[in-house]
Amino acid sequence: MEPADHRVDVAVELPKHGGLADLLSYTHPAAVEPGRLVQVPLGKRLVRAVAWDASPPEPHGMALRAVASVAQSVPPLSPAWRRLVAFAAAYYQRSLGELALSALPPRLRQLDDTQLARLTTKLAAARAASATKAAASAATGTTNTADAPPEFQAEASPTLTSEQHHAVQAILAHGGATLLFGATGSGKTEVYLQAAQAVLDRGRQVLVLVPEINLTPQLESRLAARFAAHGLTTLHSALTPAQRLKHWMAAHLGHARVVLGTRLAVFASMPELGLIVVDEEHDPSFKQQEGARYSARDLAVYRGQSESLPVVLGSATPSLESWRRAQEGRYQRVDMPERVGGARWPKVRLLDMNKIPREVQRQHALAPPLMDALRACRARGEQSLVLLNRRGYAPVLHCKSCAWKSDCPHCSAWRVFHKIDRSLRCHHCGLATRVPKACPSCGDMDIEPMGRGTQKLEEQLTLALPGARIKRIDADSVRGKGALESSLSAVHEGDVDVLVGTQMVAKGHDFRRMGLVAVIDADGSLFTSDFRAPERLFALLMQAAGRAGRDATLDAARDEASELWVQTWHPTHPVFEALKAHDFEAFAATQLAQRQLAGLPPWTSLALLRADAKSADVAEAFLQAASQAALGLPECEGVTIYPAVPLHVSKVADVERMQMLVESPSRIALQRLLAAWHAPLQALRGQHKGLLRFALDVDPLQI
DNA sequence: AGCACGCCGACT
DNA sequence: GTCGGCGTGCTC
Repeated sequence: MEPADHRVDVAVELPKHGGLADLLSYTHPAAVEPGRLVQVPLGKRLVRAVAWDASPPEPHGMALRAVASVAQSVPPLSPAWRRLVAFAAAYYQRSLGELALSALPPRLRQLDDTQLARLTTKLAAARAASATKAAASAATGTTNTADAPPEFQAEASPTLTSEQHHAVQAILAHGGATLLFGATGSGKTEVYLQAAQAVLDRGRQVLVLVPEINLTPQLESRLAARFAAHGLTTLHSALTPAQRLKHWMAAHLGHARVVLGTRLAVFASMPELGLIVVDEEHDPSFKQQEGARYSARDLAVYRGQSESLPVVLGSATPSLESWRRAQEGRYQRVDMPERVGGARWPKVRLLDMNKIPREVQRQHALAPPLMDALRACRARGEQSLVLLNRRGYAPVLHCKSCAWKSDCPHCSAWRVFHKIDRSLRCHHCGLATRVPKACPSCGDMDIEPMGRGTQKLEEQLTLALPGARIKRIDADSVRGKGALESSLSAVHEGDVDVLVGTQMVAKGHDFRRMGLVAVIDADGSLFTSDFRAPERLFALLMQAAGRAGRDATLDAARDEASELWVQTWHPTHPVFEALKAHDFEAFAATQLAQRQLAGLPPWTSLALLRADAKSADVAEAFLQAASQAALGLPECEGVTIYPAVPLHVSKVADVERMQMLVESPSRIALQRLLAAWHAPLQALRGQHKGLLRFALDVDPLQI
């Protein structure tokens, strides 16, 4: 390094590795501000990197290479952004560079500095043009006329109820995280909007996180209507690479004042951020399931703390983690029990399937009393919704004369029968073949479907309700572009009598006028090893109930409540008691008590070490060795490591999968072990032939 | 993660 | 004789 040169530490996209520090050092003739985007040579490649805060020099004998270029046209990423990324990298046990680079739009990594400069110039020009237009339109008083650009026809804010007003005040006054506990239809969205408005008025930006953007078109259109004049942009994985870069840059340059996005948007660079909203905070979609397995909800709370700004976590069925934190006083809790417009809670009907004869069950997806209710609903001219969380026609085929079942040769799972194209499809590895004419094992012609999916349900309902207009919405029926939208609008237009669907219809879509909602096969998961199953079922049922909530202003003439039917084999389970009383608090109390007894979150912290290998033996041996390595560390104090177990679907595409649970009552103790464990784990990698990969999942959702 | 180098099997 | 399989090692 020439004496005149400056040392620059940068984060590059490399996996966390024993022999490599988090930051690599380069030289540059001038000082480079931390947060600047740079390009550096790495081996034979030229890679995108982010200049970082200098770390103490580490002697490694080698001459440092020079930074290739500094993107002067893009403002540096802020210290707050770098804190967020550094925290996430440390907490989820990934390299700083991997997190930093994956938090940026992919296209940004590919463009060189000239291309970036061209883009920022273009964006600045577009911005200036629209500002001029706005000024001109304001001067001539053309705002709100037909020829004014749509972004200047902002919707007016409605008057808040006193409950909503209190919520907005509490959120803004508190400064920390607020758990906004409000039933479906209680007007949480309006609270978000008015809190956002207040923050925008102070010249700050607002970040709104939602579970899945395509499931919440209503929130997007309300935000667009209200805040178009402020510059609203979206950030999610369905954007094209060019859109994603443009939207990201709009937030980074401060042009967009409101960003609506999915979990990846928690890393959006927003230099003047003043508020974060996490809608449906309990939703599992906020947890990334591959790579850096971060929880966008938890990172949003960290970000709020780190930048001293209010964070709103909204839900009608909060996660028990958030509920507990509110109990501890770490979050402020604001309740909104009232349903705006006097909408009433549906009547809940539990159908005990143990009392339905086997033969009747086999022939009819819906038990006779539910079928009668469905017919009555239709006779009243009302729509109904039947939820079954299993797509395809039947989950498995079987041969009546031998024991053959339609298993997948590459996975430990059945192949699902899809009647439409008479295929057998593995939902795990994608293998699809024609249904065999005869049993592949014994040659018998008598193979038949067992169980039922949405396709069969649709077929049975079509037979049982002649003349009814039945529509199915699931991942198979909405595969094409725009298919979901057109199906949904058919429902909204009243062109559908009975809607059949999987969970994807229960989430997000606001069908306010369903006379009847039925949940079939809801409790399949209740007695599995998944300790969060009751919590998820409760959320699903509450959401389903919300779909049946009728708008009193629209149905003032009708006095009867709508109905929520649940077919269950476990009618005495507390989840149903709580549902009938629509009492989340009681449900949360019983669940929290059970979790405490069982030593589960939120009373303990968990991490999962997963191993993929060519054989189960190799995966198990690796995990066993990893366990031994951990037990030898002083940091293992206060941490329990459980034996390795196969995943629920243990083999997928010929890869055997095992996992090992690591638990501690102290999050800090668990973090300390995970940090110390990293090097020994890397060292073990090479000693297990046939091991394909391993990964740590911190705060896993499914165990 | 890339991208090298390196050392053993079937092919234009 | 080479093309190419993926094991091992390195990247400031």
